[in-house]
Amino acid sequence: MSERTPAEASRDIPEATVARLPLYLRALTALADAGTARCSSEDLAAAAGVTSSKLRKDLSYLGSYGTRGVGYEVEFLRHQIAREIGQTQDHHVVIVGIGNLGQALASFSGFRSRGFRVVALLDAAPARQGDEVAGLVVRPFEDLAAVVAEHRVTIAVVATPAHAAQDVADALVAAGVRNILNFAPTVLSVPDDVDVRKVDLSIELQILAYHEQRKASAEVEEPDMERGLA
Amino acid sequence: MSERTPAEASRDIPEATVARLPLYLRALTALADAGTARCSSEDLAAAAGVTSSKLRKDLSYLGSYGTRGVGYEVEFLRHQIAREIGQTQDHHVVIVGIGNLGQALASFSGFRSRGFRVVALLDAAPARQGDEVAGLVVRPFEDLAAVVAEHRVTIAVVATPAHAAQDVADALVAAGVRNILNFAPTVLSVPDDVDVRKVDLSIELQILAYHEQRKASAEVEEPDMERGLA
DNA sequence: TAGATTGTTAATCGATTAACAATC
DNA sequence: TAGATTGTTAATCGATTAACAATC
Repeated sequence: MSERTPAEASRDIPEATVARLPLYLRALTALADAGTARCSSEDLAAAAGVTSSKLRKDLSYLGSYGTRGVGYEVEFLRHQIAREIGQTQDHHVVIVGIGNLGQALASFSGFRSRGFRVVALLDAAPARQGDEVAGLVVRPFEDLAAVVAEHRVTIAVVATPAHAAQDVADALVAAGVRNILNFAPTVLSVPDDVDVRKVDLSIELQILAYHEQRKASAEVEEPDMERGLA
Repeated sequence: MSERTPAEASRDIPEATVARLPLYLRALTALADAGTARCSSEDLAAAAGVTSSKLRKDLSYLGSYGTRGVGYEVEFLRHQIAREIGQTQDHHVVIVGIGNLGQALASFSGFRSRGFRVVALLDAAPARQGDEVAGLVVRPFEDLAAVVAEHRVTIAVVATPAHAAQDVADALVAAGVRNILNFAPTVLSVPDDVDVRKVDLSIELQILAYHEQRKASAEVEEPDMERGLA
């Protein structure tokens, strides 16, 4: 491992913390919008839905941006976190697979407001090409390399059927895209330097179903909490 | 804690394992479809995208369903996992908020094939009520309690704007729904016996953006991997 | 100063991993 | 039996939590 200059040191931040930083950013934005200038770790933790202990531990990886006995300046902390997670610059996104889900993602306003610009929609089906979705024309999948190069795409969203996803991923990697958000219910093989995050809707429901089953059977066994061990 | 009968013992399975069981189930289904009758932990792990060590550890929480020196019977193991996660029965789902995302979720075929039946679509906006989406008519949100009772709904999907999500969650809890999949970018407060899983599309992109930023700056610092420490 | 709240420490907990004895 | 592969153990790693010294 080579050393880093102190400026961009940003010592290794644990993955669990990285995953929560956007949550804090959102809570801070809400506080700022509400006109709050300063908050305690307790306030911010409540707004983000975590414990204050966890929040302070997370923030400690970024630096020392609060004031003991006082709290955090909302706008200042917001800016520090935004910088840390690269929110200060725009990211160009391509969506591949413009079915129901792809269309919904293309229309999703939450991306734009967080610095993500959807620059192209691609689909392999000629029937969909030429359609206009969310102000963009659906282009042939073959345009991928050109689109990536032209718009400096850094993130791709895969919303194709499972059987097409690996081929799409291979093409994305070949085109130089190293960050993929995968909605296709399949495992993608990619080189080590490519990050894949997976959103699997069925699996989320299956996890809930597992918990529901346990709750239901617990109720049958203990119809009355007062009963004790009889 | 009360004791459980051995039959439904299902000793506490770690959450991380629960989250992977659907992955194994999917991999086993694919193997069965391909006509494979038996597989090793190595085979199955590869198909599910995990290490064989992790797979065996996970399966050990369910019981001892393999044969040393031989491997696992695909169909038998598939059935055991399906039973464990409650896949053997249907779950009734209501979707609240029928915008772009809600429509896409309503049309998503992956739910149905895994035992999830979307029984109703609800939206507070009169303009959407009466629309037909994926073969269902969009009903007023006020119908919630009636729908839950009538169809024995156990899982709700919230796809409303953030500002409406907490009110929707409160109504769901009041109606007796104890499992919520939340797509609204907001923290939901619910009682302890209610499970909420969150899918946050912007946050997924933000996490990727963080990693992208680190990759990009690493390249600037080390333009040539061969250069060494100079 | 006294009261408040951060940043950090140390303990605990849960998840992952590698190795191998059990056993087909 | 010899070879293969599971199921389990023990070590390691990473994340969470509670407590409190530092300090505004």
